[in-house]
Amino acid sequence: MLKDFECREESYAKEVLRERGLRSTSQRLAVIHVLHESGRSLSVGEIHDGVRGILGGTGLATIYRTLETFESLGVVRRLHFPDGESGYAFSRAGNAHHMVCLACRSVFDFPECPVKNFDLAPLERTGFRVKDHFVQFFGKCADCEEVAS
Amino acid sequence: MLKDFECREESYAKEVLRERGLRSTSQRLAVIHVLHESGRSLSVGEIHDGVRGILGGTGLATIYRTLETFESLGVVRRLHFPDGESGYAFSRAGNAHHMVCLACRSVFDFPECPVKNFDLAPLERTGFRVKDHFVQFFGKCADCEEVAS
DNA sequence: GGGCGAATTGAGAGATTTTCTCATTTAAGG
DNA sequence: CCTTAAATGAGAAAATCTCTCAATTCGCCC
Repeated sequence: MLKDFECREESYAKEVLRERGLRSTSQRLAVIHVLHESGRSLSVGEIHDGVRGILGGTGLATIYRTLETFESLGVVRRLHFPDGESGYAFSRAGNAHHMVCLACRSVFDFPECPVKNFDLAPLERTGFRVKDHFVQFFGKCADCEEVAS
Repeated sequence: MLKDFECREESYAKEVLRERGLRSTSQRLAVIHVLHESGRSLSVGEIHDGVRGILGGTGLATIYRTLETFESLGVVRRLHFPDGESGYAFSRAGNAHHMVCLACRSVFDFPECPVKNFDLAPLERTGFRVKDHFVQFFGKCADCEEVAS
């Protein structure tokens, strides 16, 4: 059923799943499909609706489990918004950071990492050992900027 | 009652509240007190418990409302952890970013902004207009690093 | 292609978290 | 003090997330 929709992102997800000995179920692929197709950050409810639109009755618990699985694999990322909301977005390998439009929640890749060339030495001198970081940019995408003006 | 505990952070919070025409209630000051005293990122439940320890029966709704208010004032920030949890931390003026210990959730100020000197031009060339950003560092504080080794 | 075993899912109950309402209380200025 | 509007408390209600376990499905092997 999903054959017609299969895209590079789904193949990529399948590959990652296989590497970890996890199964490529239609539910999991549908989640990737919905996320990638939208190009936006989606709430759990939106993803659930989207998946049900493709597969029919899919359990909400499956959506939660799938998102958790994919997030641990780095295929999906959870984003947090200033208003307290959060959503999930597809994430290509190597793109740890994202730009998100505050108006339409479109997500854009952000290949360059601002922290990469940042001097952490002064911080680590305090004894704190930095292991990871989280960076997210907020703004307006070209379309939304245009509408507003 | 809170007089004995009053510290610079509470005075600062009072000041910010007054500037905005908001009231300095004992509940609001207790939230600041609990957050600052702990030096950690605290969950809503932990803050609620802490405030009740100072004031007695305080409504949970008040804690939520207070955190929302302070966050909008920039006095408190919500932090998100890789495990999906989130917490709130006191934030001095001008410190938009934080380092958080993954073990004990201690929060350290992070005065220098990695994004400040980052060249956004290549990104904005796509039409995306960056308006804000969110940066958080994760790691191990000196104490926890020591325990682990 | 069929069968096996283990991973995954569905459904709904249950737990947890967050919001809402409105009567009561309280801060702050006169 | 007094007044008035802001803020709180209490608990119901809504929303969100988790759990359980029987049923299903994937991936592997023949």
